[in-house]
This record gives sequence, C-alpha cells and structure tokens, in this order.
Amino acid sequence: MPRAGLSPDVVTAEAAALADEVGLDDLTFAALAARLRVAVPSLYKHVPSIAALHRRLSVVATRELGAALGDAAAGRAGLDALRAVAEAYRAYAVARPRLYPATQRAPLPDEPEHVQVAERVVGSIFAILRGYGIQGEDAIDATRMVRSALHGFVDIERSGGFGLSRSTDASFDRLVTALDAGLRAWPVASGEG
Amino acid sequence: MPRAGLSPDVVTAEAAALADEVGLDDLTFAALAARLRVAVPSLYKHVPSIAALHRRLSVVATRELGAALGDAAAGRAGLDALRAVAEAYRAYAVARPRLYPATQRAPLPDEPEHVQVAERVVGSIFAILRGYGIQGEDAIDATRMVRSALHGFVDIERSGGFGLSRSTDASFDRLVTALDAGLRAWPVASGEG
DNA sequence: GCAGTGAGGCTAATGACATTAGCCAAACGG
DNA sequence: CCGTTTGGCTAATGTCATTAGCCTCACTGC
Repeated sequence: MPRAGLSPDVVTAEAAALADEVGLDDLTFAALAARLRVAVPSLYKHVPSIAALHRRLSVVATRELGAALGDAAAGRAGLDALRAVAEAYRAYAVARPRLYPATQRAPLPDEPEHVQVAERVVGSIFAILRGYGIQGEDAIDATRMVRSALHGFVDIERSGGFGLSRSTDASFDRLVTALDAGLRAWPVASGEG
Repeated sequence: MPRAGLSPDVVTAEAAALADEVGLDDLTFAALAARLRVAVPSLYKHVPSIAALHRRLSVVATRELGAALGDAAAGRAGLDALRAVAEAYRAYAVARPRLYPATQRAPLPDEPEHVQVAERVVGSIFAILRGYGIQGEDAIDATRMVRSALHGFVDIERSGGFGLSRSTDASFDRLVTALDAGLRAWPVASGEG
C-alpha cells in the first residue's frame, strides 16, 4: 500500500470541498475516505474525530470569510467599505453555501486559532465603524446590528427562505443602504420621532 | 402490551420537547422512544421517518413562532407593533433555543401546512409595514430586512456568537430602534448623502 | 546498502443508529 | 363474540463512528 500523501491539512481541505457539496450534516468519514481513495480508519491518523473535523471546518470557513472581508475592506472607508464588505460577505455565502453555516459555530476558549479567525471577521466589520465615527459601546451595538443583518440575510437566502417573487439582489442592496443610513445616525435613541 | 396512547401529534410534541433539550442533531428515535416508554420501531406507526419528524418539528416551531408574533402584533401599529413583534421573536428563540433553528427550514411546495405557518410568520412582519405606509416591492424589501435583522440577531445570540462584553438586551433594543428609523425613511435610496 | 523505527496505511470488530419485516395482542365494530 | 384494524413488539439489516492491532513504507544513522 503506497502512502496516500495525506496530512491534517489535506484531509481538512478535502473535507471542506466535500462538505460544500453534500452539506455538513452529510459529511461522513466514509464519503471523505472514498474521495481520498483511502480506507476509513486511515483518516484517524490525521483527524481525531468527526467532531474535531467539524471544528476544523469552522476554522477554515471562518478564515476564508475573514480573508474575503479583510480584502474587501482594504483601502476603503464609509459607505464604500460597508458596501464592499457586505457584498464580500454575501459572495462568500453564495460561493460556499453549504460550508457557510460552519462559520456560525462559536469558537471555544481553548481553540486560539478559531478565536483568532473569528475575531478577524468581527474586526473587519468593527473597523468599518471608524469611518462613521462610532466608538466604544456604540460600536459594539452597531457591529452586532451589521453582523445580524448580514448573517440573517444570507442565511435566509441560502436556505431558500425568501420567496421567489422578487430579486434578492435588489433587496440586499437596499439592506446595505439602510445599514449605511442607520450607521450615519448612530447612536440611535429610543422614542417616537 | 398495553397501548401507550401514542399518536402522530403526541410523538411530534414529545419530539419537540426532546429536541429543545438535546438539540435537533441529537434527536434520535432511541431517545424519543425511551422518553415515551416504547420500543423504537413503534414510532414508525406514527411517523414515517426521522426526516419526516424533522419536517413536522419545523411546522410545530414555525407555528409557535407565528402565533407568538401574531399575538404580539394584535392591536398595535407602528413602532409599538415593531417592538412587540421583535421582542416576541427574540423571546421565542430564547424560550426554545434548540428548536428555533427548525423554523429556518424552508417549506416545500407539497407541504401546504408548512407553507401556511411560514406565511403567517412572514405575514406578521409584513403587516407591520402597513403602519409605516410601505407597500408593493418596497414592502418585500423591507420585510426581508426586518426578517434578516431579527433572525440574524437571535441566531448569533443563540449560538454564542456575541462576546460577553456587553448586554445583548441593549444591543437588541438599539437594533429595533434602528429598524424603526430605517422603516420611517423607506424606501431608502442608494448614494452618498 | 542496510537494520531500526515511526508514521501511515490496512483489516476486523464493536456499538449506536435508522429502517424494514413480520408477529401478536388490544380495541373496536358488527 | 368474531373479525378486522391498529399499535405494540422482536429480530434482522445496513450505515456510520470509533477502536484495536497489524504491517509496510520511507527515512535515519551507520
């Protein structure tokens, strides 16, 4: 039996490709081993368990998303940055629709690499707020709003939750515009106007 | 062997309770049968498969959510309605954190009951827009924005994606306030101000 | 070249599951 | 009270994750 040239990174990368085809729920060691032309137990030499593989996929997906957002934000500010980051966020979810949910697994404190890539995603959004002059706790609230809107939109779109009646492109465009308006007016205060 | 008094509805309701304890992924016929004090194959007399049970749970959860939103919206308009519906939405996700994700499974066209309850959820949000004078395609975009924001927020909160640094209550409050402001200014138009 | 060693393959076995087949008793209608 | 249907059951199958334990390939130092 010749060596197959596997490594934790190779296995993880192939798992990411497979998961994006069949979905995280249907990612099995059997299917992954077949794709790598290897017997199932061989995978355990590189990955300790399915659960650990899922955690690795969360790191991979979150890293990819963070890189995309970071690239989009580079050299931009204000609405320009917001729009670029928002489009990059959605583009990632469209490009890897079945892997995207892996980005929503919250990192455990004992996984510094996961924590780090997750911080890059949040940081890419947080950084946009500088251009709007938002700081401190206002910035936390504003970041949460932007994250909620972006994640919510792409998650509903990805799962087919929006009806077919109208282009989601146009709706997303308006969402981004509304976020921009909301950030300009930040901090919002309660009460009727 | 005395009859256990099961029925599709009883099985589904107990499955919902179990799923909300252990999570949808760990809902097994073995655990469900044990809870109902019945052997595993007996469940097949009431539910055709695990996949079908999951679909039923989506209907149950979506119906519960729709009822909560409908109750919250009753007799209210404008910001009052928006705030009540938003709080009800979040309260449902908090009350049934591990069942909530079942509400995100899009209904299939051949499941009229599922389609109906899903429409009630969307309808409860859509109806709020009347009070803001939003109609037609503007209303579709606005509904999508509100749904995205609400689902995104509760989904990230539920999965522990928000750090511990600041109260999520306050952040949610601001999110709702920002939604209100966004709806008052609807339709938003692109371009710098 | 070659013995030693460890990493990385493998087969075989186990246990949790979903699912199906087929049996048998309980409830119910005449 | 008999027959039928409904709803329990046991037993068996196939898929998976996981573990134990084997064996060989590739590389190390000589």
